[in-house]
Amino acid sequence: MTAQQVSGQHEAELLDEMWRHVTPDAARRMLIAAAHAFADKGYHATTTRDIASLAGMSPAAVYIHYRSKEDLLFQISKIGHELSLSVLSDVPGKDPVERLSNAVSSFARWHAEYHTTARVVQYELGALSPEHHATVVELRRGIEGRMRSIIAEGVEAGLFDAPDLRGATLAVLSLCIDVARWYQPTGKRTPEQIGALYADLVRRMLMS
Amino acid sequence: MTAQQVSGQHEAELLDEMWRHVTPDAARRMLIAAAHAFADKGYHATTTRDIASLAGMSPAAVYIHYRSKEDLLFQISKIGHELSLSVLSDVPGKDPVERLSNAVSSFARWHAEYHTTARVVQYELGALSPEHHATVVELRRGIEGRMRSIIAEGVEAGLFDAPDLRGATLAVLSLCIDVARWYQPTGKRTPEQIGALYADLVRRMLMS
DNA sequence: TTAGGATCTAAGCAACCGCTTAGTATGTGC
DNA sequence: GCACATACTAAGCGGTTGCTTAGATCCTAA
Repeated sequence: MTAQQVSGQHEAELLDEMWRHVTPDAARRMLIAAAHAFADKGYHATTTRDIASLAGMSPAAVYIHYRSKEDLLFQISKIGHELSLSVLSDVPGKDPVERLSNAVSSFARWHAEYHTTARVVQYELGALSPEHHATVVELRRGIEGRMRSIIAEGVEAGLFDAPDLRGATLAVLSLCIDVARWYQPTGKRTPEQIGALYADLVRRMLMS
Repeated sequence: MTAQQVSGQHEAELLDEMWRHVTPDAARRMLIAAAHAFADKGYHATTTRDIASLAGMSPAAVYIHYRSKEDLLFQISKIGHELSLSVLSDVPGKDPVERLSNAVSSFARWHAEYHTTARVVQYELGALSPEHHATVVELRRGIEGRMRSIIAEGVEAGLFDAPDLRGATLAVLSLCIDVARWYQPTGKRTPEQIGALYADLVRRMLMS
């Protein structure tokens, strides 16, 4: 077994872990298949036949567990947003500097490790129905709010220098999110290393 | 005329300016229509009928000037990459610090001002044919190389502290490119302000 | 044993896709 | 006036799309 195969297996395990509470089994397999296909080719370029075929089932089987192709996208987007939001909850750290480092490190690492889901989450928002889009936008507001409050703590403590708080928050989130675009499992940087590198860059970017 | 209409007209003028050397007139109108549609809905969700309709012509007229829908995407992607590459050419500045600030400021501002084209350039790479994709990847290598050499100059001069040169380059480019994803013309930050904010953040991120 | 729900497939429908064909208008050189 | 290239449109072709229908199979409980 090559290193790349090990890496591939590791990712498959991560995905299984990620969607573990989706039941029944066939529904979970279809979500995983859809997430891979959407990330690989984009939502609109993926057919329901692609998804069914990846999940090892007939095209009609999709509609036993999901209302529509868009419903599949919404489930992936919703769960994905909730997971990436949970990464920014109760971030440990004895002071704002440590808390920001941990937040950035975890958030950037998440976008590398779960880059497949993260790509769907970040780049297929526009394909959601207006109602589903609104649900997801609300989750995104939560993500921005949590990162902003971590930075704000540091500013109030006089540790960070960020005259434009919202601008700085935007830049930090943007930096982490964009990891999903360029990250490749075959690249030389591991998700942990990316998290460490980014935590350091952001610390220097904001510390006074 | 409202502020938003002025802004809209300003953007339309920028686009006309951007594609000014595309002839004949109908071919240029179609490129502009395609760029807007691709940025708005994505390449695969855009039909050739959408493009023709936006350009005020019949569906068949697309094929007078372009081989295929993918050819339209390639022209947009190629010209877009060349323009964003030219932004990083001959960056002025009396020292590496000033040069980096100018490079980041210009590059980030470009991704805000031309966010329509930039989105196509950044998010529809995968829809290109293998040959066209290779052409564009070559241009992207040039972009990365120019930013890296600017940072490297500062490191060699002892002004920047970047133990991981390629990692730092990746982060800086990533930060600027992601502006195209979140930028909204109706937002409160102008492209110039974003450029200034980002130049400052990156300077602090890299200076020793 | 068997009724009944849940889960799946084979087949196919209406709509839409990228692109082509055949033919029409327009302008230009001679 | 006429031949001819360019630029366009109306119509439509073969193939694909998301999704539905009708029916087969399986599991479970009485």
